[in-house]
Amino acid sequence: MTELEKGPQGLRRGRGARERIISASQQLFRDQGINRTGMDQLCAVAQVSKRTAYQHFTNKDELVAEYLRRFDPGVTAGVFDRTDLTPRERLLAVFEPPRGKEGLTPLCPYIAASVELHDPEHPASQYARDYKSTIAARLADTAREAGAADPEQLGEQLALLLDGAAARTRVLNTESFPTAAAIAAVLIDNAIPTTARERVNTTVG
Amino acid sequence: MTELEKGPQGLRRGRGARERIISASQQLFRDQGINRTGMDQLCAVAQVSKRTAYQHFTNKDELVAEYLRRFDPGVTAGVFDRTDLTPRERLLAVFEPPRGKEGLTPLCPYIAASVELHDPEHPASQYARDYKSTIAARLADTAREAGAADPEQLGEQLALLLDGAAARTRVLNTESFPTAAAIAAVLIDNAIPTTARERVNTTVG
DNA sequence: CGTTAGGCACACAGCTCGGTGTACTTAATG
DNA sequence: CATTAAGTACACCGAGCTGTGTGCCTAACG
Repeated sequence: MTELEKGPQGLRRGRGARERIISASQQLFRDQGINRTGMDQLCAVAQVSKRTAYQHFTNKDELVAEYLRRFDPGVTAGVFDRTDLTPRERLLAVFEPPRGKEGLTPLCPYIAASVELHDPEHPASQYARDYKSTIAARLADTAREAGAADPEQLGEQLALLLDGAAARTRVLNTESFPTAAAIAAVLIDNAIPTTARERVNTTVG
Repeated sequence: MTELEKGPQGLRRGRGARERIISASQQLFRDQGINRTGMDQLCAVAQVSKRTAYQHFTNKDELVAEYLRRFDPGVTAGVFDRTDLTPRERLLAVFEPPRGKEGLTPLCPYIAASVELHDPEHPASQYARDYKSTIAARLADTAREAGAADPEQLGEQLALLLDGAAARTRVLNTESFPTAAAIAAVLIDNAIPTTARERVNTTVG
């Protein structure tokens, strides 16, 4: 433990290089964007030598893809597993903004990557596509559970609302998730036949 | 007219430099993104010398701002002035995708600029904000005309749908405006009291 | 015809970026 | 202790970027 923190010159932080790189990319890509974050700065923040970084990731592109893959293992996704909520409540809870500590909801990194990279063939863009499809599918599953007449349609609609809120929050610099939530409430109530809704209400409340 | 097309060496296209620069930026910034388009390439496409470009625009930033300002003086905006449609039809017509010749609707350049520039203080980002507010306001006006109970809310909601469709089309590489249009129809019918709706229907049809 | 504003070619400065080469040091494992 | 995997320091390359400096040209206008 003598020299765990610092070596004779500079950083010297030891074995966890890869994790530090990824966690630095989480911070920097989100705060500054991908294109505006150079590998030099990223390595400095990660306290990792550039050489090491390029032994873990052959490209910056590959790092970007891994950054997306390792993003958020359970913020939005976690809502779907909450058993304390009815399916309908779960669908609405998705629109509670992730709230980055304070201030506005940061732009969904999948949208940001797609726009910044500007290449649908980029591995990160492909992953973004997959992720968005997955979210829509999970929304559809929950919609089905809630008794929606056309669950796939409702899932796609709610996904669109999420993306709209994210994009609009970024452009306007104003929180837009409440607006999306209001729309979601309307859509959900419109999609669930009264019979099913009443059944749930009597079951839960 | 002898040497209007070409001079002794290279380009030599004459007086309309500024317009050519802007129109080249329309094409390139849309197709490649702002950050991935260098001034060299832009000048080559515009058939303008770099020196001339920098005499018209002190910065690339300033050019980007002007590019947004000069964008689309009437595609989406034009719908609002169509007197052959009822207010309700106008609100729905906004969701007819601009359809870039063929293929997907290109990402709204205001969103693209906000994300790419990544600086809310950038003049282009500020203009994007203004533009989005204006669109929402015009939607609200039309909503009021259509007899909506809460026109401002409906305007903001429809604006969110537009942005969601734009963002999602880009990320998924799949046209999302029809989904947005479907939501819009629900919201509009939900926001307009039956009395007002019937009045319009009997008047028009 | 002469003036001049607008445009041109071209080289280049200065910077940042992604990525590599080399030789060294440390920490864990057997 | 010896080996080896992981990391480090630092210089460097080539490319691309924004932005200038300089001198020349020519089309339009009075």
